Amino acid sequence: VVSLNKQIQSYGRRGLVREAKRVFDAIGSLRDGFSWNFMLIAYTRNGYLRDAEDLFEKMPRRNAVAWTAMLVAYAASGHLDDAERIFSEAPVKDIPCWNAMLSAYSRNGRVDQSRQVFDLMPQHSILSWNAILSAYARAGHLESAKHIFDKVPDPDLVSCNTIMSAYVNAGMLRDAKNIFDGVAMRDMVSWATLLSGYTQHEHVCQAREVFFSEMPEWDLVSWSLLLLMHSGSGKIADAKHLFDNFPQRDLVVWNSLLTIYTQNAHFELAKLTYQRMPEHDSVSLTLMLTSHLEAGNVHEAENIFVNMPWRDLVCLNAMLSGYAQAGHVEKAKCLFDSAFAKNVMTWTGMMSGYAQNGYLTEAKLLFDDMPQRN
RNA sequence: UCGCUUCGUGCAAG
Repeated sequence: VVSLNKQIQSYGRRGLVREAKRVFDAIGSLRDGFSWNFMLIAYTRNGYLRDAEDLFEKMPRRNAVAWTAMLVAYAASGHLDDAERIFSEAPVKDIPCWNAMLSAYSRNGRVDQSRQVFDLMPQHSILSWNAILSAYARAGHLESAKHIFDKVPDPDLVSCNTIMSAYVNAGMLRDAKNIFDGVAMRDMVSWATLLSGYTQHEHVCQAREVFFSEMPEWDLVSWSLLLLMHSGSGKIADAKHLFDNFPQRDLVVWNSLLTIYTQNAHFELAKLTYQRMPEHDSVSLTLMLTSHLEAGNVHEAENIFVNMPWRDLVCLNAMLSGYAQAGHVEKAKCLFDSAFAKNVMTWTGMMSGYAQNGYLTEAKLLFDDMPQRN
């Protein structure tokens, strides 16, 4: 059973969910707690939220690992309410579980609540420190991030990479570079963080210098960063040339090309890319939906949206704004009312939809109803 | 034998 469990784990990690399930079923009644957990994680890691929920319900026993895996799955898909519910229902909350709740808030834009969790938890591991550091980095609170970084008991490479990304997000590339230079054992994340500073802020020469002359090796992350650098300047042909010469392309690389076409309003190229790519995920669907909206094809966008196999909050927000901008305020409102979740983007999209179409009273009423206003 | 932290892709306004 132990070796079959390891097979489930291995299939899950490689994205082969059906194969994992086949092994899980084959074990039958000999299944132990590990079998259930590995199957659950195979689902959660690959975005099979519904299957994960079903399995979680059927589990004969649930330990802290299962509760935490479920919590992370909800948080990653924007279901913050469900993540909170799982956390409060979990009978045993160990440090990883607290860490997961902390990150759940930060991933969903709630830094203050991340901090509350950090202050409430019984102990801190290095992962807790890195998680709160990352929460501030993501939120753009550079001073708080620096303050935390100075208090981390034993900063590791992840801590250094995270404070670096805090500087990058704040546009302070000299400081990011200083941290980078002070790190002895850099990994590919350190290199990617530095490179992303230059590409995001369109320091083209420095980006090329790092990429072509300094990096020890290239991976999918560095390729896609370089590719996206061409989006802001609209150098479509250069981007396509790079893309054609990549040794490997994963879904993110394909989506990055689609992003460039979408952001530069090349509808036909976007459509062609979309048709040619080997698979689609929520990001691809949202990009194609956005391309259709830009081209004025509201019905095509709608078609993608209603046929989506999963719920996705970002995609819902894109559709909502699309309706609003096309003047379909009533459809936007309908989508808003029936939304499976709402975040700041959902509320903002609906409000600006009202405002742009002259419904100022409704916009104000909605503003007053908005929770977590800041 | 399992879960939690850092890097690349999508949504409003700017």
